Amino acid sequence: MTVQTAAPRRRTRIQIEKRELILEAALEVFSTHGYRGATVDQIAEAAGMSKPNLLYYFKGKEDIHTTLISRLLETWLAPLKELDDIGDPLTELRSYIRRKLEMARDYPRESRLFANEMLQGAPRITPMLEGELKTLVDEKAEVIKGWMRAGKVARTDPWHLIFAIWATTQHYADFDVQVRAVLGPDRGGDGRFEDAARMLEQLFVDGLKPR
Amino acid sequence: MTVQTAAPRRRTRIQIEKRELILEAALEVFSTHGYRGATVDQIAEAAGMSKPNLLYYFKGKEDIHTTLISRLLETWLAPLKELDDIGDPLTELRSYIRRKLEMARDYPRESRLFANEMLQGAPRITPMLEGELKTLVDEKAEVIKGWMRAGKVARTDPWHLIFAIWATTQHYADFDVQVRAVLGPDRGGDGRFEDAARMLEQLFVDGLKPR
DNA sequence: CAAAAATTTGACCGAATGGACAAACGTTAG
DNA sequence: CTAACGTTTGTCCATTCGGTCAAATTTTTG
Repeated sequence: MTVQTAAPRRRTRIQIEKRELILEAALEVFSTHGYRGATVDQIAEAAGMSKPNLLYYFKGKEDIHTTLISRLLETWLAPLKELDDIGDPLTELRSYIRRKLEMARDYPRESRLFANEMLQGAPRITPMLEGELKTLVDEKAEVIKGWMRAGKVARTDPWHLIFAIWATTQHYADFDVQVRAVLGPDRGGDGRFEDAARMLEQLFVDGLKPR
Repeated sequence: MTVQTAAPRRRTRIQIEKRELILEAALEVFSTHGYRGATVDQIAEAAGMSKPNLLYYFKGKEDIHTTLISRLLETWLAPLKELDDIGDPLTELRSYIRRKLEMARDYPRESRLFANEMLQGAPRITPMLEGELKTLVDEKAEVIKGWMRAGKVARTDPWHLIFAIWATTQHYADFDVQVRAVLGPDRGGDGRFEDAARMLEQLFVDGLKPR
């Protein structure tokens, strides 16, 4: 006998599906127009429902955005978490770069949503940056430092090295228009990610070979 | 006798000053909130004047933004224009990186304004990207290719190399919050630019040494 | 100084936006 | 079948926003 107490309502099948649909639509809209630039009507239309219907599933615009952002961070931190102490350091770094570049290619909207938030001064996620993110980066910086002490990697600042990897890879999602415009119609096609991968792997691996 | 013909009104001293004041305020507001996120009232207040007064100097919000952006591109292209064929290639690249990093430090608002525009798909400046910018980058890519042919620089894709320099340097303006959060109160101070410069110069110079 | 030109602002307007609400419509368990 | 619950939408509202206008004030010029 399951007694339905007053407090925590259960989530319906439809609710789960529709919330997912809304978040997908919201990602599309928020990532291209930013938080203020996006309108609830736009999101509702992209999700194929009326605005009041959307507001039945989320408390409001902010609620949608918050939900999206907190999910995003999980996805975003995943590749760095995989950076492991086992295996050849330079190989490990190379595959990290490759993973990040693949994410920029396959999930550009997530990258842009994140970038938008950063540009605005991260009003909604500063705590997470100073907490989870900082902890993880500090931890991985320590791993890299170990590699340097062992003479496997050239000595340099591990934190700024991580920044450099983030910057160069996310650039292909965040500045996609610019990349395409500069490369032109010929070289700006799908091949650009392969070219970028080659260049970046060479740069980082050669640049970090111990000497 | 100067006959005042009907067409091109002259620009007053006050007009020049006030327009400058407005653009300065607009840069502040647009760069942190994006185009849609910024309001004319905000800009007017930041410029210390009433909204109608501001609209006396500019046709409207879009006009202010357009003026700002076209000025910006000039400033933005300047360092790359200086990348010259004379002198040692690696030294030349090193000082380009240093200049770009100094710009990220001294003009972060300009960088963010630009990034905002890119994230939104560059609706207002795509022509300039495909024109001026592409031409300049193609030209400099050719210079770098020359260095590679001469065996002065390791062979790699010059366009993506330029992207990598842009990405890593502008990162310190665009993702400033993140950088500070991760570095923490101790290492996130003014010294971060020096640390970044050291890391980046090492990375690019060692990564591009011919082998 | 006074007329003309330039500058400034309070008040106002229409459109867009985030959100509330009650009524209508579907679905499902007993 | 029907009552209860879940879902959907048309309509409405308060606020915000970009922009206008005429009147008031200040600056420039002859």
